Amino acid sequence: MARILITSAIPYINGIKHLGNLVGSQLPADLFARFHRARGNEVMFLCATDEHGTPAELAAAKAGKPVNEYCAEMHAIQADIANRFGLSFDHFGRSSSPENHKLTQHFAGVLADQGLIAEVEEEQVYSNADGRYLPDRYIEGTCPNCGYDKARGDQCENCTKQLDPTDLIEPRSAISGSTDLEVRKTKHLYLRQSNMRGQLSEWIESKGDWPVLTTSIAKKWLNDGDGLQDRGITRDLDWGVPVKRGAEEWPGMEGKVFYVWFDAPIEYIACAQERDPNDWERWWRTDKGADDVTYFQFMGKDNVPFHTLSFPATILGSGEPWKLVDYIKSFNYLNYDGGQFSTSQGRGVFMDQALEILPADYWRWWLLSNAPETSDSEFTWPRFQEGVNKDLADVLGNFVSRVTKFCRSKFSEAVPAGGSYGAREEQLITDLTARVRAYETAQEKMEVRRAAAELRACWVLGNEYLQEVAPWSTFKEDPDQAAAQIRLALNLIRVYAVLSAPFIPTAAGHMLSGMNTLDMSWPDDVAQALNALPAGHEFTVPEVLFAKITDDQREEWAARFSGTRD
RNA sequence: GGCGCGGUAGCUCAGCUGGUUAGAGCGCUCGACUCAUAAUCGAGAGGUCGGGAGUUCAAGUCUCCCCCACGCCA
Repeated sequence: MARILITSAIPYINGIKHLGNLVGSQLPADLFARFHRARGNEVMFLCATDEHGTPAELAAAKAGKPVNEYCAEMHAIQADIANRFGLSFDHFGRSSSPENHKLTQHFAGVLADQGLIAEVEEEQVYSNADGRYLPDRYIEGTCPNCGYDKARGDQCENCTKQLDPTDLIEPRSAISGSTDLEVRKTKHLYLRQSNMRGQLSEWIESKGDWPVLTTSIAKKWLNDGDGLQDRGITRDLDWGVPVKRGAEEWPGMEGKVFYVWFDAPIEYIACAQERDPNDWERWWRTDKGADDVTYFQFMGKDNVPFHTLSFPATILGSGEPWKLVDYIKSFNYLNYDGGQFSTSQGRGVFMDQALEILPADYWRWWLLSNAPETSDSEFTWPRFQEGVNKDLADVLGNFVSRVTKFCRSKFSEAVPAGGSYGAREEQLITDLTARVRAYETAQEKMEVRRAAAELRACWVLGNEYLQEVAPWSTFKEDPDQAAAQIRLALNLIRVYAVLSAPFIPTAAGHMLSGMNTLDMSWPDDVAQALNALPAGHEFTVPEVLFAKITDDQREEWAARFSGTRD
């Protein structure tokens, strides 16, 4: 039994995620986790909310709540939606947890001991009215280049010129509008990633089986310009992990917190501690049982640099025996109807809205079978309708209907006895075995679209078989023959439920309960699996598994989600 | 501007280290069936693999140049 550690990029706290976020990390990670559990492997699937930083503070202020309260509420909301989407996390943690505070401080301490932390004095803009330092992008003013009056401190959106906050004419706080700003000197910690460039480069180069997307992004950051740059890991904020050197105070760093990108990935480890303080080391410490763990990370391409460089720099730089990632599966972006999904602009379909209009399985199937693996892909309502109706309603759902209803009308709601399997049935077993093996391979390699295609091909085999042997015809001359054919077809339903569960867990559950069985054993031996339900085994005709999306619905939803949220 | 990923049938995409008549799903046309959510099954039409040059006995698959789309960064 293999031991599989899986983490999905942790979603930011300030709002409900859209379908693009979902398909880029959590959903394929869940598919992988469910598949491995179904195969009998031991899985630890972790995710959490990423809670620190300025956007969280501002969102809380906007909601009129203390930031810790706001985060607690949003965490509960995200956890609920994830649950309703069938995301089977073993634990859904919080980067603001005490465990993560302690562990983040620990890592900073050991990195400092290893000489990998530098203290750097720099200038930051302070807003007296807001009583806080302002990140560059929260400073607005007039662009010295083009005169645009809403240029941000990092870049002018009008002329795209890169700026320093001090370049702006009449700078003001984007939060309060106050012009009472001053430049203050402040000291920050930097992670000396540049010192680890050789080690990281060697490590990346050794990963020939990673997606091109993953390695190409990593190599670009390693080799571009002057090579890998050191990065600041602290900020002048209130909301975050207080800067400490292990358990000790860090002289000169009072009142500062670690920057989110530093503490967020550490939450992967802390998350396991939150789940069970006595049962996490065998997943994360190679000196305490994690040496036989294979660790997979799932994320969108925007997160690749942190997972290929920054977090590994933290792990490797610590000099301690932490489990390092073995495989990084990254995804491109899912676009929405000609443009990008956008959280800030409220553009697209968000997870809560999706569940308001259709059950999770519809979304899971379409998103996964169209996952943006090799390039960006696009969600459009006609494509969604077409894919879901054809695959789920016509090919799979209708198969279950036609088989169970035929059996009920010609025999009874029990697996019929009589007849025997012949050459055509042997052929089906051979064909299905080949497809199941191909499906397993695709799942193991995290080829998501390929896995969906192979699964669908398994469903099609059932329809082909039925069409060819035509039990509705054989029943007239040889009811025993028809009984054998339907017995096989009923068993196919159970096998389909087992195979399909990683993609569509709810519908798979309905199929199993309809077939009145708890037998979820994987069809390692297809011939044997097709005898799981013996003659006489009672079942009930399930409700229609997937109602089709009508043209009216499609148009209504397309109109409803054409603008922006709120 | 630099870099990255793409540009393959009407649509969405597969095509690993170059090798017989370039594949799938959907859509379309025709046919079969009538158990089923007007579902299913079969057959067929449809592509000078973005453009050009080159390497090779042989290129969608390698090299160079160009064009287009998208993204990232400065």
